[in-house]
Amino acid sequence: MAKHDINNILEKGIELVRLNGYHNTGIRDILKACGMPKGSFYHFFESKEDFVIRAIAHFEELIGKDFKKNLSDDSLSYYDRIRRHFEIHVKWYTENDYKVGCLLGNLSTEVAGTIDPVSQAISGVYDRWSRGLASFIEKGQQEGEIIDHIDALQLANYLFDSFNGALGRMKVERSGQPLDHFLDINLAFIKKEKIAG
Amino acid sequence: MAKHDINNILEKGIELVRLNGYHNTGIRDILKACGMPKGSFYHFFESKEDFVIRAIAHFEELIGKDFKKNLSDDSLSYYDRIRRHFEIHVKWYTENDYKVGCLLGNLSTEVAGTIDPVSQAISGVYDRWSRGLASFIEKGQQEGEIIDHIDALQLANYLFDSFNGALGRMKVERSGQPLDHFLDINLAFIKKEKIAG
DNA sequence: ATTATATAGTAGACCGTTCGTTTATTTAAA
DNA sequence: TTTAAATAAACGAACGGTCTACTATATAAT
Repeated sequence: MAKHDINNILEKGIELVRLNGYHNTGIRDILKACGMPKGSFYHFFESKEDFVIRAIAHFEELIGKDFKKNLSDDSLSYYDRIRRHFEIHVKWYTENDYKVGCLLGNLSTEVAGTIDPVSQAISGVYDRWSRGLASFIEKGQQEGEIIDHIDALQLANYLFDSFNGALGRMKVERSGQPLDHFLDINLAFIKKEKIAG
Repeated sequence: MAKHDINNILEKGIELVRLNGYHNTGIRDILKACGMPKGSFYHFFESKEDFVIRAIAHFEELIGKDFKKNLSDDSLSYYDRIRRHFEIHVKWYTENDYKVGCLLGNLSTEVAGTIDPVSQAISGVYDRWSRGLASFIEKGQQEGEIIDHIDALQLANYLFDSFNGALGRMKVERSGQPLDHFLDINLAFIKKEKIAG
């Protein structure tokens, strides 16, 4: 009798939802990916919706670890830390052939308009991530390398929402170009220009 | 025996997909919205996929009309025309309680990674729209009101992708704030600052 | 130490409903 | 009458969820 690790279930489920979306990922797909019987799924989760809300929390944890790591490298300026963070994500999407989206971005578009608890879970994650990023933006503003006529939290939201928009386009074009443009346009816009002489 | 207008079917289908997404919109939902029997659906469309590709083309036509109208008002500067265009869209989403997304944005995120013909149809529309918008951006660059260190077509893509990102967030937060931020941050970034004497 | 009970997890059949599609039939137009 | 358009009904597969039976392990009682 096989036993299953809940984290493995969540992670396999996240992969599937990132690739196929929520409604196009059936419970059976997740079961197959985990080699698990259906009864076990309902032992761990109340419903498909409960599953995805738990998956969102797990995703927040996974990405949250990277987030802290990427942004805490003291050898880089604050702007360069932020850029590094997004570059690492761009690399990941490139390695996945531009077919896989961000869990939260997928769910935002697909179900946030219709399933309120999912909408609320995503909102909470975005709020915490934005605040986290904003604290680094604020330091960049204090050091004079990031524009400061716009509030740091707003700039953090600007970056997250814009990146999600770029991810959607990446999937359409099956190309990393929208992500590169994010780095070179969207991100570059928040960099303060050094006025020469 | 009722007869059905294909444009009505497409428009009702578009509404449903914008609200519920592709996989969560069944053929029956569309039939019900049109008061049409199932056999008739397959008389008009080869498959669900064929339907949505036709819906994309129809959507392009609908929005394309507004697009030309919004951007051709000679009494406004080019930048203000572009802003007017997006303001009109922001108003529409507001009137729909922030629950409805953009057809192309929804499909980009939900199926563009998995259904190639849909991905290609969307890509074509975005390409044409971006070129259309870029021609106005270019004029704004020539008049000196829009920044010109970035190619007009890239700026057009920047605006479209960013707006889609903002729409996704709007659905999560059930708020027009992300859209307002798009106008006041994303769009404002392309405006050339008048350097005071 | 042994036995009994509780708990956690597994397994898979079943349920009612829905899915997109196809086939057969009916209706309308030429 | 024939052809084209539209409809109705059936098809096979799949959906999320429920339920019953079973297994393995941990805990409690003797």
